[in-house]
Amino acid sequence: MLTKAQIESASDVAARSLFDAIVDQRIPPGAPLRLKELSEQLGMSMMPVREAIRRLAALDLVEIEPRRGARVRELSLADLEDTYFARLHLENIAVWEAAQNFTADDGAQAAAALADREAAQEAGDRVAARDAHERFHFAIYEASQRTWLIRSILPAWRNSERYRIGAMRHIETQGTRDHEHTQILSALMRHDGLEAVRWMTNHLTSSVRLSAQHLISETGEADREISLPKVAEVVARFDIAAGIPAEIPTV
Amino acid sequence: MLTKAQIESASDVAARSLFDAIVDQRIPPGAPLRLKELSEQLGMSMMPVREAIRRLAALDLVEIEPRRGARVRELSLADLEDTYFARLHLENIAVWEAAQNFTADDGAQAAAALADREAAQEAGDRVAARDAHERFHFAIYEASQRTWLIRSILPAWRNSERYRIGAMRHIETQGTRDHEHTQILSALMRHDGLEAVRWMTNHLTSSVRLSAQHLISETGEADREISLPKVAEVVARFDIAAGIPAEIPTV
DNA sequence: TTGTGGAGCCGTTGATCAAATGTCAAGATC
DNA sequence: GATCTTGACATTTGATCAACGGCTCCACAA
Repeated sequence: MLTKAQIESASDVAARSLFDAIVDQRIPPGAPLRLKELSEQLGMSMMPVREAIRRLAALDLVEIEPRRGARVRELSLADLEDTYFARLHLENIAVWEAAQNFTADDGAQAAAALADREAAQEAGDRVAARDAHERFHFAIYEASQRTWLIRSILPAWRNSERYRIGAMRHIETQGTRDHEHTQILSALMRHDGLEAVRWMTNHLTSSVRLSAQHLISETGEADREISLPKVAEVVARFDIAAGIPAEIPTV
Repeated sequence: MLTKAQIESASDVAARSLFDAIVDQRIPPGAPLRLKELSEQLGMSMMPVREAIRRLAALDLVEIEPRRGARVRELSLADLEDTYFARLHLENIAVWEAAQNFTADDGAQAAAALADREAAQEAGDRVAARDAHERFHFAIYEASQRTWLIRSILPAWRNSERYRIGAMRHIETQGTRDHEHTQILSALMRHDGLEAVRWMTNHLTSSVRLSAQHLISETGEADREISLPKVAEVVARFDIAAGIPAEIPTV
């Protein structure tokens, strides 16, 4: 069986290239995105590049000033904190919902993505590893079958990649990450929503800590405690929600 | 003090016109969006229209098939349910967070939007009323100061407008809606997060019920119970979260 | 039922228009 | 005389336009 031949439009190529370049900081925060310059580098006209920039702006990775062009959004501890606040809430809801109706097929897809990720990691292919990582997480979220919730997750996810990639490049904590991934997946396969939420929260919390450390070391921004919901608090929410009997009358 | 002269680009005009037309069903669900046709109607070339369509596609109001053009997404009970599931979770989190640091200025802005809405309603200006309604809700959400969370809300919000506008056009339940709005606002001014969440949940729950009724009556889709979190369940989550002492150790 | 031709439409291009900024010299101010 | 302000001009860059090329779909014929 052949998969449908995916023809990639010029603007698809541009969007992907720009996203990679921004995440890898080949285009650093604050840098202007000149249409002419980029279109020459990518070997296409200005319009597909323009469209790609608008797409990234829809994800809020770049800022557009009318008639003045676009520039890459700056990174900051406040933005990092804000991003992970959203991710903690949104992705835990998705995980919680996913636990209810997690199928063997969902599990297989997630496991395959995890395997791809490790293979790419071995091969030193960072882009492929990042791609597989995203596939793993979203395979889980899609099991929730809450389409609009999943759509809401993507912008914050993509933004967090900007912080995560740099932080993960050097530091060797891959073992811990892999373990967290496996624990989330196995909890879901057991339909144990609470345990899945617990591990997801740990996963995100440790991610944000590493990212913050890295950011502080790079920019010299003042070190401070990041204010995020505590693991126990997050877990407690879902715990109590599960205990509410259905027959409680709505107000 | 003069506010900066806001020049509206051609694609801004196109995006707004198209959004209004889709919400009002002047362009019905499933209808194709032909670049040439629209550009002639709007008196501009195809390119700004094309960009406007891509913007609406980013909000998932229209679907783009490569080389085949765009069409307005169909409405369905499942999509409505899904949309409000996301809204219930996301907007309640925002309201809860807003309650903590709600300022008098936040209150003033929200109250002004409410007043605008009633004035527009009197004048029979549906577009202005819709606009003011959106300003009211987002004035509240912005008080949470959780930027990425707020951004995540917008797509689902805009999608729900497609269902809500039709449902609200004929039915006269404006009194109830106004009361709910006022209650949400006054709870926030008292920093009573739990009460604000309770009223917000009621507000959304009654919205989705009306929208579902209207949709069923229009499309003849089979009537069925919509599955959404119960008010008590939603409220309980925040109730318990508030009770978790900060010193509980993170896992 | 299957292959072919033509019409319609989107994606892309290169050119044009217009806004915004930088430059620089003349004049005002101290 | 040195410094700052002002205004015209040139340059850069984004926004828009009109036309081309290629893909998709439908009708029609074998």
